[in-house]
Formats: sequence, structure tokens, C-alpha cells
Amino acid sequence: MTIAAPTGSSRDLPHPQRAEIRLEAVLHALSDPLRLQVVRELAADGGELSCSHFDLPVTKSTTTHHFRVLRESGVIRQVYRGTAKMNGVRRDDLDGLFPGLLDSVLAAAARQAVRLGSR
Amino acid sequence: MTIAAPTGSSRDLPHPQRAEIRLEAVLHALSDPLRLQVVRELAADGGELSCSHFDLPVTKSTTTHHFRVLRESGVIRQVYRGTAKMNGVRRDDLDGLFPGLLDSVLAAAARQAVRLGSR
DNA sequence: CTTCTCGTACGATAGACATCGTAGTACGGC
DNA sequence: GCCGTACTACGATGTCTATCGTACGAGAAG
Repeated sequence: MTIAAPTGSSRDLPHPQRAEIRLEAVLHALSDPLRLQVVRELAADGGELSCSHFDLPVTKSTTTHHFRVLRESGVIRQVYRGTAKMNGVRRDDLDGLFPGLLDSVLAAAARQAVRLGSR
Repeated sequence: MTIAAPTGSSRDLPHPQRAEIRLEAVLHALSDPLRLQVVRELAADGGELSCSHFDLPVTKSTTTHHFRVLRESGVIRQVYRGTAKMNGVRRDDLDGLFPGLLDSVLAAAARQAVRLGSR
């Protein structure tokens, strides 16, 4: 029946429940440079960022695809706010399932960014 | 001239140097269930195991492929010992580059194994 | 209502990858 | 030298995935 919209928005998107999140899917989602970069920025921000906030070197269609991979793997949560779609890392769920994993990956990414050319 | 074989063996295999190891490649290598399982066993053992020690549900060709992906991403080191090929996790290099990452992933895999059916 | 922005959906495409089977090479033992 | 074991190399195949372009839908602003 789906009564009452959760957060007050209209259309909402399918997310895996916490128990459905699979480590292999998370690692796969993070193994793409573009997606890893997105997650780094989202984690650094801590809050929610719109898709259009990111200036990725691919078309909008491709961007949508990458965000979907991140959402379906359980790494991020996506919510519509008016015309924009806001994205946030599912830190609670990830830390609950895999303590320390996200932080290790983010730290590793930061280290590698410094080690290579960088940013 | 290549004088003196390092460990006493003859043919040796191409490995990335420590500085060439890329986080994305490591995550990608670990995102396959079979490969993750192999790495878990190798890490649990701590030493070296032959390819034939693993009883994977795929043919030998496919096994060879997976071990190569692990080697080329820098996750494991492979050495010939007579007719057998021994495999070991490159713990020093991984811990040096990405402190805590490998342990987080292994812990996450162990947790998930318990959480699901398990083993 | 029209228009603008933001993002989706769908179809196409090219490349990557997991898988197999067969044939071959290296090494150790007989 | 010959055979068996361990693993590789190569070619084929089906699936997945990253990418694009175009056309569409939902909401805000005029």
C-alpha cells in the first residue's frame, strides 16, 4: 500500500536495506575512479550534495549511471529535494556492517592522492 | 645478466612494484567473491599456499586468471617452487601503502561470512 | 502556460571480464 | 629419456559495464 512518504518528498528511489548490503558490491562500487572520487567528496562534506555539484568528465547520462551504482550497492543514499537529487554517504549503515572499512578506504584514497600527482 | 636467482627458482613472474600499486585495482581485485575468498585463506594462513591448495568451483584456466588478477593488482606475490606456484599476500606493501585497509576488508569479509549463511 | 533546469529512461556501442576447452611448457621422479 | 603433475597460453563466448546521444518527465520561475 505504501502509505505516507518517509521524508516528505514525492518520488523515491530503491535502496538496499542495511542487511542486504554486500561487501563485494561495495568494493566494486568503490573500485571505479569516478565513483571513488564522488564518495570522497561526499564523505568530506558529511552532508548532502546534489548530483550537479559534481563536475565529472562524463555526460549526464553516465553520471546518473554511476550514482545509481553507488546507491544500489548501498554506499550512498539518494533523495529528491524539489528538482535536485541529494546524495549522502550511508555512514551509519556501512560503519555498522563493516566497522572501519569506509574510513580505511577514504584514508587510502587520500594517501594515494598525495602520493600521485594529486589533489 | 641476471645473476643468481632471488629465491633459488628459475622463471619468475611480473609483479607491480610497491609504488605502482593502485587502490582502485586492489579494490577491484577484492570485489570478486572467488578472489576475496582466496585472499582470506592466504591471509589466514600467513605463509605461502600453492594454487592447487584451493578447491575453487571453476576450471584451472579460470583459477589461473583470478590469481593473475590478484598478482597484477599487487595483492599477492607469486613464486615458482619447483613445479608448484606458491602464493602469499603482500602484506608489507599493502600495509605500507594503505595502513589498515587490508585488515578492514578481511574483518568485513569475516563479519559478512558470519552474518550470511556462513563459513 | 511556457520555459528553464535537473535528472531519468532507453537504445546503441565498444571494451572489459569471467568462464570454458584444448593444447602446450616446465619441472620432478622413475 | 619418459611420464605425470602443475600450471600457462590462446582462442571463443556470453555477460557485464562505461560511455554516449536523444528524447522525455518533474518541479520551479517567469
